[in-house]
Amino acid sequence: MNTEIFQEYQYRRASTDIAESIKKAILSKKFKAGDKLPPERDLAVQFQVGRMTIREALRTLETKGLLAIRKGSSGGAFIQPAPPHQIADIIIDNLQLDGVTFPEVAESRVVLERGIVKYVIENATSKDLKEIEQNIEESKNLLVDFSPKGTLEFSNKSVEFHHLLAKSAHITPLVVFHSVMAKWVLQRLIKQLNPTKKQRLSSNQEHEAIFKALVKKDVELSQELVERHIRKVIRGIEKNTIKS
Amino acid sequence: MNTEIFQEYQYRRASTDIAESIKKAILSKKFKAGDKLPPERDLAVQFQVGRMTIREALRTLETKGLLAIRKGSSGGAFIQPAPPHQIADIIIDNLQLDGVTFPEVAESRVVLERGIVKYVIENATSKDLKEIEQNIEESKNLLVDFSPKGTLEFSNKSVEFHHLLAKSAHITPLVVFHSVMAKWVLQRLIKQLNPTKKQRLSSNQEHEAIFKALVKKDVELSQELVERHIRKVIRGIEKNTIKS
DNA sequence: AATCACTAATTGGTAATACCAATAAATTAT
DNA sequence: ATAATTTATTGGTATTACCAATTAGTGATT
Repeated sequence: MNTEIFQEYQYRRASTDIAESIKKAILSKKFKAGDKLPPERDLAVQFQVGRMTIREALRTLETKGLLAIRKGSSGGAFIQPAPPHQIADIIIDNLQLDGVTFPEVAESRVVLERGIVKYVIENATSKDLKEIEQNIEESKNLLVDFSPKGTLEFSNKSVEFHHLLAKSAHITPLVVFHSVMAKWVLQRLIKQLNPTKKQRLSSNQEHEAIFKALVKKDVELSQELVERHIRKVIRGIEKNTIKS
Repeated sequence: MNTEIFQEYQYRRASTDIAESIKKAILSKKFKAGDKLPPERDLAVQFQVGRMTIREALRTLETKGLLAIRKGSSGGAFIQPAPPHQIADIIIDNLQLDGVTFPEVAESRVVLERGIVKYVIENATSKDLKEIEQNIEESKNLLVDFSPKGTLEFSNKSVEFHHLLAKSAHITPLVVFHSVMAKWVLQRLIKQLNPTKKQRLSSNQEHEAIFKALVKKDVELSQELVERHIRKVIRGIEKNTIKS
């Protein structure tokens, strides 16, 4: 007898089914962002299960970044995309479990940013470009501020430059992936980068050169400059990190 | 009085703290893959909390892809990286919430695969190349099998070709990101692709051309061929999908 | 009338207990 | 030996009760 016509039995948790059911409703836009699900106690009645089962379902959806759960009066489970860093962290943890190495991340970043600049040239709005230009200017004003605060701000501006670049490509997946790689690197810095005046200056000049190439819509040059810049930064970082 | 010296109070769930504590232990290799955590009841005693709190902690770690939880005798919570598709699904759902569009995914894929072939040329082992070559051969044998089974197998082989390519780059993040984009596309096919003999033939020839360029270590050509191939496939798919 | 302090109501968070259900190991019957 | 049965382990679910954070309402005070 051919038993293959029967689907193999597969044990499933009730909470998993319920989570999937709610997830489906969310992704099919039956709720809009900001909407609130009924209270746990009500959902338990609706789904005819215990409150604990509902809680586990909601908890997984929260972890997956589809819900935000808040306590208190007018709290509840809100349809609300998770902050990007939450998803980034999940990816990073898994990459870590997979034993990813620094060079792999570095090369991935080169690939992504080379791609990104191409689309920046295609898709960036004048507002995007203005923001990038402003970032460069603000960095310039911090060039000689060697106070702890100034050092930190300069670093932040440098990181922000690349984020602005990614955002201006208007290709969502590339933004997400890029932010993951950037965050991976940041999380592994052991001592604060403390670039010399000379290093700050050249970093700033490189950003400016990239910007100019973008404005000129020179794809090849932009990509080349970005790659060189990233490799340079990465070499600097490697000296300040532990091996992963 | 300067109150900024006080950290702002931040309400945290007990389950969140416990999850973080366990996560830390996992990522710092205090457990090795395959190890099993103590039973929930024991953990509840260890952490001095109720069993439900432990369960929520474990559930989030499972969702994040760090644990696999199995029922029954000799079940439990095992340290075990989640199957890649689980993480991919989380990313995909979030991209979906962000309202990502097909063209964005398509372009991202181009960026990734252009990068991938470059590293395939650098890093692929002879075993990798053999697998790719074999995939092409197997596809060739299916060229004229128009049975439902043959059609399905041919599609699978085509998908596998790109996975093999990604794997052969030996850059983990690129593999992960690529698989996400590939899966996004697959999930949105409404009717099975049913390529004609001519389409199958040209697809197979393109794969072969890419392979030859890889073997010749011609980066530029490989990238060009891959991009053309992907764009062609994507055009074909676009006719078979609903707008997202 | 405006403000502050207090109270109450809403909703998630945690605890404790009991029992169900899947799985594998141990035991027994054949 | 082998097969069937039982038992032990461990997660899954239900119920109930209460704690805790947060907001809304309420009333007193100025």
